[in-house]
Amino acid sequence: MKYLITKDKIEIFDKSEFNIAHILECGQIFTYEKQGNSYAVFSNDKKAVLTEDESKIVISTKDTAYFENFFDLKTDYSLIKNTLASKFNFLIPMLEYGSGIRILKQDKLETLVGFIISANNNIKRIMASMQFLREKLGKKIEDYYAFPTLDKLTECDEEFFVAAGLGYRAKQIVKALFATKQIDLESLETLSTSKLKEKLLTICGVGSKVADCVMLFAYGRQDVFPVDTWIEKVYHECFDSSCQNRDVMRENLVQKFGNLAGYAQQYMFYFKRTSK
DNA sequence: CCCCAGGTAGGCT
DNA sequence: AGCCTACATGGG
Repeated sequence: MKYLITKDKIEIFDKSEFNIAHILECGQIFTYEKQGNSYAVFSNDKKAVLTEDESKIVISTKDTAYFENFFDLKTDYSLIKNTLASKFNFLIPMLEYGSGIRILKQDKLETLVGFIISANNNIKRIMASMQFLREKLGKKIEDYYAFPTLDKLTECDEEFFVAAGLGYRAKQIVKALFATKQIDLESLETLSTSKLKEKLLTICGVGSKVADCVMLFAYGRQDVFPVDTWIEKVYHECFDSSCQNRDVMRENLVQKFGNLAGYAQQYMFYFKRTSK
């Protein structure tokens, strides 16, 4: 993909490889705002504004190197899509529907918190809770708030998280944050996928699906396949209408898609959740 | 009133 | 090990 980095912006000239709305609205990130024709994206303490015209996408930010990695600009998505399309014909309409999706490389703590909140919840409410945490606990930077630090988050009690709209997850998040302090999320980067998952599963509020999402969206592991209520619907339509066990579904899907599982999952999820 | 939303923890066999 | 169910909250 052709792009150009200057001091305060990244310009992307291949619009078929980068669709702003698809990337942000495909359910992988809960910390962005649509502002008219542009989108503001927040990651940890950083911000980028995305706009487009006839010929290019522009990512405006002070942290160009960070967002080059964040938006996974060095990965060739046309190659991934071609490989998936040739092996799995049934994916072709979904690959076209979600054209320009890229899997983001997000902040680990922010992703963990977001997906613990996501359990049995809907995306609109998850985004509102994440925004609440930023505004109440985050450092103010120019016209936005950073995501709160782990130290700041662990100062809060259950009651605070209920006010943030977490409902019954408030109790879990207090435990999870305390556990996260002992673990150090950054230090897990070098673990194998299975060891990493094992570690993440020890955190309260983190089950198999949340662990898979954190690994896919924050640790850059593509050999995982998060199975949620939407993927379950696709599975019933495309593979086995009688299977009710998500562990079985996940194992079959990882087996089937291998190291492209994470990409396949995201196209399937986005298609099922938003089309028609 | 019901069911659903990017499920999980805890209790039961 | 596997099944069952309660769980806060807001929207359809």
